Amino acid sequence: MPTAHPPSRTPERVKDRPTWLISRTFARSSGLLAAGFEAHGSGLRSYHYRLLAALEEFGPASQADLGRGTGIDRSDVTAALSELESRRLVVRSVDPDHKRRNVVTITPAGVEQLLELDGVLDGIQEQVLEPLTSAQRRQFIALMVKLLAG
Amino acid sequence: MPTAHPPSRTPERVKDRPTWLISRTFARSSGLLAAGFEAHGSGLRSYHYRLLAALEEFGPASQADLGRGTGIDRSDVTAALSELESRRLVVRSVDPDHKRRNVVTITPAGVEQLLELDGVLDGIQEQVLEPLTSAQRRQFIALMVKLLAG
DNA sequence: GTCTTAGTGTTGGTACGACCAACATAGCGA
DNA sequence: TCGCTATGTTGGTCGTACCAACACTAAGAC
Repeated sequence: MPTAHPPSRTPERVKDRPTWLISRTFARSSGLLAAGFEAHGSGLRSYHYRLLAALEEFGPASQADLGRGTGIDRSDVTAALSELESRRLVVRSVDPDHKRRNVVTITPAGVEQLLELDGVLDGIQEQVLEPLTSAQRRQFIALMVKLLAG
Repeated sequence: MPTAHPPSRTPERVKDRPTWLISRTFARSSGLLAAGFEAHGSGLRSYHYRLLAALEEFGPASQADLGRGTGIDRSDVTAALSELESRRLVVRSVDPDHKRRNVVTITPAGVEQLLELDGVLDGIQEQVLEPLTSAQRRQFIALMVKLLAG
């Protein structure tokens, strides 16, 4: 998790390379994210948020589907769901017509937690984009969307 | 190192959040970076490149200064330098008027390796920005610079 | 000239995200 | 029925970013 500790004198050949700027931007973003989760995240991390969000939006799903949907590896889904389950934010039950499969459902407490995290996340967006004007923010977002669509 | 495996159906509340776009952009960038280093990087990683670049540009330095300059932790500097030294890309020698301090110097072979990596890196920049027009690339870079300056 | 404090390199940890391999077992198509 | 694929789980690995503690040196306070 790249956070604080920025380099003090970045070499020329590194300084303006997009890959470098992207990784610094990510460092900034994920530092703020980590700080926010630390302070108001109830000990949850990004995997948990992504899983809760997917469950809330797409409804109950098998772990394999969750993994594919969120881009999280099956094994990591298992681990993260166990944590969510022990916090009663999520329920696992065996799919009746597919005994090998678990159906994962978000609980009311899970939805509540998700909404709380939403608020935290929104505050962080503000912090991350703080140096940009709102026109620049829109531009920046649009450029990333285009970059990722290609 | 986030690489491939993109999510197939990203939840709404996640999809357009800048922190998410930034992390996806970083995933894309660092995936391409990892692939490039894998293919043509002689087994070196980004820490090695950053250290070689700092040494070439700022001249011989102590490990502590290298750490501060590059933003790499002292302990990681030690490890990365040991690898660079075993490849004879770098030389460590005790500072005569400061026996606790090592003076690290890049070797000619190190400079050569650095130039080679420069080429690899340049190719990767192209790949990363490929979906954008050149005007958009300039804009994107400028926005990140502004974001990081703030 | 001691005594304390700050700085240096090193070892050995931790966290987190992102992977991979192997396994038992369930379901399905040929 | 036989094999193949899919599922959940366990137990790893790797890279980046950190932290704590240690031995030791240098420099400043007194």
